[in-house]
Amino acid sequence: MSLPHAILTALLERPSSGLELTRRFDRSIGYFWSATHQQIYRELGRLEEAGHIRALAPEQPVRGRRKEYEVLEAGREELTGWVAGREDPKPVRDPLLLRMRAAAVVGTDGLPVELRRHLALHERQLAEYRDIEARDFSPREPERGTERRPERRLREPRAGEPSEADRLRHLVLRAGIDLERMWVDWLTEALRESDTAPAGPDAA
Amino acid sequence: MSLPHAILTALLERPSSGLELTRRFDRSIGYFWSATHQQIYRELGRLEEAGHIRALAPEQPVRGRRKEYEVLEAGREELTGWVAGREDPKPVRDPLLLRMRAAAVVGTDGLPVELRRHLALHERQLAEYRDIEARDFSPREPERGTERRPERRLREPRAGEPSEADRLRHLVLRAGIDLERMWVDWLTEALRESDTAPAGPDAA
DNA sequence: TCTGCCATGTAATATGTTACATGATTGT
DNA sequence: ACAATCATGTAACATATTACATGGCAGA
Repeated sequence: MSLPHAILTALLERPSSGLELTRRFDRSIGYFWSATHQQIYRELGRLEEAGHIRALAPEQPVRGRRKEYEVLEAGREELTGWVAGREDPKPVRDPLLLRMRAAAVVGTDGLPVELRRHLALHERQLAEYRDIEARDFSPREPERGTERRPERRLREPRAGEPSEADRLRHLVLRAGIDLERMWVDWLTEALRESDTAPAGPDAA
Repeated sequence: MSLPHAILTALLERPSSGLELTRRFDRSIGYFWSATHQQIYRELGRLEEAGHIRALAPEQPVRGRRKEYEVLEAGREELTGWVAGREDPKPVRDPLLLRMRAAAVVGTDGLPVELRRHLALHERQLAEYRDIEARDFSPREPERGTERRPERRLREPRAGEPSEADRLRHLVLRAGIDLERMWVDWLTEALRESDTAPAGPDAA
C-alpha cells in the first residue's frame, strides 16, 4: 500500500499531472519508490474515486489533454495516518545474492563480470547522490557532533538552521548514500577475494 | 524470475518437499529471497511441467501426501545460465524512507516510535546473522587482510581452507550483516538527531 | 472418533510489468 | 499536411499476498 501514499506525498510537495509525476518518479521520489506511468495513472484514478485527490481545471476530461491533480483534506489525513502507523521492514530480496548462492552450487562461471558491472552501477549511483547532497544540503548543520545547545529544549527554528523538513529529506538521502556505499564496499571485497582466491578460467 | 531459481538452488542443496522448502525459505534462503508456501507450490508445479524438476517416489500423487522433488539436468542447466546472465540491480523500494519523506510534508507524529521499533528489529536480525557466522564460518580465513601467499597463483584447495562454495556463502551472509549494520547505524543517527533537534510532543 | 497438526492445494485480490492504442499540441 | 512529441489511457500478463479448503496421519 505504498504507491498511493508516494503519490499523495509527491502531490503535496507540488500539484502535478500524471506525466509530471512519472518524471518525478524517475528522480527524487523514484530513488526509493519507483513506478511506471501505467501504475501512476491507475492509482490516480483510484485516489480520485476515493476522494483523496481531485483534478484541477478540467470540466469533462478529454483523452489526450493534460490533467493536473491536487490533494484534498481527506488525502492529507490518510497520509498522516499512514506515517504514524506501523509497518515491518520487508526482508531483503536481492537477485544478485541469490545468484551467488546458486553459484556456490553450480559454479561461478560469468559471475565476476557481473560483479564488476554492478560495482560500476552502484558507484555511479553513489556519485549522483553525493552531487545531490552537495547541491541541496551543502551547509551541513554546523553543530553536528558537538551539540552545544542551551539546557532547555524549547527549540524555535533559527535562521541559518535547516528546517525540520530539510533535515528529514537529508536523512532519507543519506540512507541512499549509505546503502550505495555498502554495496560498493561489499562488491569490492567480493572481487578482491575472487581475484586472490579462485580457481578456473573465470576472470573475464 | 528469481523465485524458480531460488527453488532450484534450494533443491540442489537438498531435495525437499514443498513444506520443507517453505520452512527453509523462513531461514537461510529466505534471508534474501522470501516466499510463501502458495508461491512455492505453484512454482513447483511449473518447474515440474517444464521438466526442470521431478517428484520422487510417488506413483500417482494423493492430495495430502508428502511429495519430494529433485532437480533434473535441464534444471541445473537453466540455473547455470541464470547465474551467468545479466540483471540490473533494482532501485531501492523502502516504505520507511517513503514515510520519512511524507513526514517532511505532513509532520513526524508517531515516527520516532516507529524508528525505535525498526531499530530493535534490525538489531535482532544483525545478532542472528552474527550467530550464524560464528557457528558456520568461525575459523575465518587466517590470511584475511594480510595475504602472505606465494607469488604464483596456482591454488589447489588446501586442507583447513574454506571451499569455494563456503567462501561464496559466507560472502552472501556478510552482505546481510553489512545491510543490517547499515540500517542500525542509520536509524541510530536518525533518532539521535530527532532527540536533539525536534519540536513537538512527539517523543513517544 | 475426535482433535490437532502435517501437507498440498485453490481462489480471490493486489500489485507490478510490458506492449500497445489514442488523442492533443507544436513545429516544419 | 505531416512528423514528432506530449499526455493519457487499455489490455494482457506475471508476480505476490491473503484467506480458505481438503486430505492424511498420529495420538488421546
